[in-house]
Amino acid sequence: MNSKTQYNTKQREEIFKYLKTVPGVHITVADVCAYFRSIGAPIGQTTVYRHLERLVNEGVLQKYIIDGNSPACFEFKKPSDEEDAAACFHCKCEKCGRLIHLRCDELAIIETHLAASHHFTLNPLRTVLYGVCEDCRKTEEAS
Amino acid sequence: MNSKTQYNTKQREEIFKYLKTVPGVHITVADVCAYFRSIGAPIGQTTVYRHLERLVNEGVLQKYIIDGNSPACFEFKKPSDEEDAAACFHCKCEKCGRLIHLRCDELAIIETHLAASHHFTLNPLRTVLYGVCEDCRKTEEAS
DNA sequence: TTGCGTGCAAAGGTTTTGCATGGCA
DNA sequence: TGCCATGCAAAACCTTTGCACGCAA
Repeated sequence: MNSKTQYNTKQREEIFKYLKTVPGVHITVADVCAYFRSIGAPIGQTTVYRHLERLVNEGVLQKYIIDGNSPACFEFKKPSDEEDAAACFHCKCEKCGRLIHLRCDELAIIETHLAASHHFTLNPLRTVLYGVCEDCRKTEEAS
Repeated sequence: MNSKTQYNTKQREEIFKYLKTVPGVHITVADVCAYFRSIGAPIGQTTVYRHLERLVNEGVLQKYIIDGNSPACFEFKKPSDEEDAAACFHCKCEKCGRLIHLRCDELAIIETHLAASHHFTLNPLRTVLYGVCEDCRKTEEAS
């Protein structure tokens, strides 16, 4: 799949190094650009887009599309996450916009069920569950 | 909630009437515009956007954001769908892009589980499950 | 007559593409 | 030297907003 040769450029290395410092955190292309600008070594946004896309294809990075208008979120996957990935889900609160990590084996059941009964191979890494978080639900009830 | 007065305009009625002819089908704003253009009675896209948004708020229409770059999908909800809505999920194939309806009570379990164990109120109407459909998986295996 | 509805045009925001330049191997 | 990488600028794309005009009640 990766038949194309690829050089080890400074930018590629720097981006990768930065991502490793923020595992499990959701960042956007703009965040990455802002970081490198802040340390006085700006990287063009086109380059950032291209590298993040490549890293997603390489399976090192996970991409989440939260909603149509806001920018896409990326998240660095630690190697140790590999086995837990199937049981890790993301929940997005429609009220406050918070993105919640959910580590739950029970949820893995639906993956099995989808495969067995519906012949659909779920990709939990790409899937975002929408709903309302605890805090917002309380606020809602209070009003 | 709907304190604002609203007129019964020709466009509003026509859009609503059209949507009722395609229940359970995923359509985009562009689709709606194209349809009315094709029958020689074009409706401005701004108007379509506004009406679809209103219908979503009224609970008549369901909006799905499939991925960041492609346009949002809308789907007309038949009144009879109301009770089934909680058990209706959408699956998006990452390979062929197909959007699949899934009517399954088993899946409703995760809704209960999320609420009970994680205090997260799932919105199944907004949630899209990503993965690979049967046909594409077969093709993958064959190669 | 009042004020919402309409739709053209333009803006807004994210992502992609064109292209000349730069840097790795 | 050859070829990929870079990054500025501009395009492409979906969606929202401004505004003047139209139309329902």
